[in-house]
Amino acid sequence: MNISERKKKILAAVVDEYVRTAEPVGSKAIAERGELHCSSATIRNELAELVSLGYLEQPHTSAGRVPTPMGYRMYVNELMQKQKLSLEETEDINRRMNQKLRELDDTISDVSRLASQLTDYPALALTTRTAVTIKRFDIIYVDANTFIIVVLLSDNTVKNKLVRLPVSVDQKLVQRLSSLFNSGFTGITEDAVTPLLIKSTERAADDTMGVTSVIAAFAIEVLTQAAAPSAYVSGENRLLNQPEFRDPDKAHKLMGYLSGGGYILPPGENLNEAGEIKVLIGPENVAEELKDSSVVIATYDAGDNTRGMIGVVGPTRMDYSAVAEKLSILAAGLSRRLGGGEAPPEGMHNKLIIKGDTGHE
Amino acid sequence: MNISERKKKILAAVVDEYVRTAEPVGSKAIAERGELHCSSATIRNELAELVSLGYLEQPHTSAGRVPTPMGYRMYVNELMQKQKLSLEETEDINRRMNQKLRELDDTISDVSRLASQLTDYPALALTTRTAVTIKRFDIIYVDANTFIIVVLLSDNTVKNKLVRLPVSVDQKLVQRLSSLFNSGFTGITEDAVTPLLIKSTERAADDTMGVTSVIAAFAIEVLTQAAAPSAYVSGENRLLNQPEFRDPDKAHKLMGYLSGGGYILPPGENLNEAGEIKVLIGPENVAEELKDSSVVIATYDAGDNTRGMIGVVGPTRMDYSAVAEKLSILAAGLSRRLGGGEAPPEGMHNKLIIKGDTGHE
DNA sequence: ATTAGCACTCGAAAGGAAAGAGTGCCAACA
DNA sequence: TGTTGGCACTCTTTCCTTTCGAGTGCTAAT
Repeated sequence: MNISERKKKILAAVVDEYVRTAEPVGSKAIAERGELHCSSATIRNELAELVSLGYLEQPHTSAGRVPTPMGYRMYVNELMQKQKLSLEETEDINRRMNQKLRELDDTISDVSRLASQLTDYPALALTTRTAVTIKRFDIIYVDANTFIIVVLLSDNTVKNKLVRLPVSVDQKLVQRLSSLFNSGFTGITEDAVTPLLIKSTERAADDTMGVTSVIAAFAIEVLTQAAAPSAYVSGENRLLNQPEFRDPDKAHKLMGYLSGGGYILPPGENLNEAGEIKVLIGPENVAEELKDSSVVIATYDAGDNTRGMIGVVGPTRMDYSAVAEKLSILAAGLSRRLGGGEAPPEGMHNKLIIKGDTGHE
Repeated sequence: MNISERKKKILAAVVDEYVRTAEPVGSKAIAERGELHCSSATIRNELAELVSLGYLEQPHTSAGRVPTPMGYRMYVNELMQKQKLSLEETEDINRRMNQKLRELDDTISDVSRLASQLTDYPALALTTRTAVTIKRFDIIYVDANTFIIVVLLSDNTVKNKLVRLPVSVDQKLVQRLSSLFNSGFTGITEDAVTPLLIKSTERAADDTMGVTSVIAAFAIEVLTQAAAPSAYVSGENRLLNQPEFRDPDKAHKLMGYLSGGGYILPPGENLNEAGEIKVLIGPENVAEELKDSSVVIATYDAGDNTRGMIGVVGPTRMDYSAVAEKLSILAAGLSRRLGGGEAPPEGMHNKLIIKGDTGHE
């Protein structure tokens, strides 16, 4: 579907203006911007056509125009001018990110918080870990009743647990178990941890006190937990900044959905390539609760063939280009930190490739 | 200040009714409850006196009465009938708590989430760790570029970090460092980790690659982080359920304060004894943002002479007794899990001792 | 000391008029 | 054929007025 250059300019102006003011925008307001060199009457005609084409709509007969999801889609795909953050801003973001570099889980939730701060929208971060295995298994003997299990996972995170037993355990037994687990339980996924495997380990270790099953239970817990995607939501309260969520019921519904860790991506849909940005506008979302909100998602590379996503949620009237740019920087930073070998030079970040629905239903 | 039995009953009735309906309560409504055997006119007289005593107030001349903070204080201190949860409810709470028993940090945030669910108010949890030391130091050699630092702290939490170096390191060196740190860095607090100590460890280990300082940095980070109080906030969005926060600006302000980890307790004020409940009503709070909200706080014993608190925030019109009871169960459960040796029998929980301001300014 | 009765007050809800923003359309114009 | 000014029309928003009712305070009777 091709529309004239001028219509595109007008559509872009409507979106820009509406994003800024949250009020339906009228023909006069557009004419006064001075970009189009024509009168408000001309623009009125064009607006009427944009409405009948489905890009805009009128809340009521004598109001200004508001973009439809299809209008936003067009804007995101073609019209939006990629907002370039200034060098200082980019560096500021990177600096703030650098201050947080602990363990994976922490990093992710910190970055989600950062994303929310930067964009002033609620942000969420998901890790989708696939097929995690244990790379290494250690048991540290502390005293007769206490030992620490330390597990290194294939995604290079480390999990541990302090175990205190009501009975005394021989240091030798712990050492035997440590090496048995290290050979028997590494490189396998959760479903390979069978009762049979546990039994045979127990027998091999000559364990009569049931220590083996405690350790095996931890292995299972770790593998299960690591394989499950985890979600972090930050800054739900920023939703209340948006005029479209001044209705507490509406805000509450969406916030509840978000902090419940609701699904964002359409079920079957895969994450993008790292570095790409996905935009889901209003009804393009599957979740009922998101039907009149938009979601911008950046994918990062978490190494080990794993990807995660970081995104923000806001009204359809969202500053897509600013948000996309900021998320892109954050995702690039995460990829750099978590991802595989090659570390792109600081300050660089991935190209802004925007992907999403086509907008035609 | 003594007031008649009947006034107390009437005050209690006003609070109960107002908590339930969030509407100013009139004389007729109280008369119809049937507890006081007198007419609405009599109650009107009493109400007028309660107003002039400062326990109640009128939003405007011809409205019903609403409790003042002083009224709530009287209610909490003397009138409120300790709500006894049914056995099933208590057991349900304990069961749900039992499902979460991982590491300290997780437990706390899970319990905070649980508190929010149970009470339908935003909940927060604070740990105040004091003088944490390292109890044991282990370094696990993984390969020439990689090792894992595992640290057991005096509060029985375990912290770990995976270190990847750009240079190869000798396994012998790692072993030397492991035992040096285990003897030199245990039992000391953060400020005892001096550059001198690090230097001498480095020399003793014959470390020319700077590995020592990496490990020392982790030790410092762990000690700092463990000594810093951490706060978790859950369910901010539940605030929007309360009619007094239907104004999005009000809600936003408070939610922002909460998720910013704002202080709750008056600066100098100590936590209660474990098992006690503290109630801060409206202006009794120090933070400006909390001046017309109430906070209920339960203290738990985190073992090792450390206490933490778990609390909820809501409008002054809060169901104090139900909230206090639920928090009490949660705090007791936490004490049982985290606290020192003796484990009180399941299902039991600490007495409900309520403490707080006296309400006289 | 308690109660019934009644006039009074004040806010919330409902109705209605006026204002204003923006449109749609027509006729004139380049 | 595309553009423009003009103007009547529509529909919301805002403000004002009115009405309604809950609840009070006071007084007089018990």
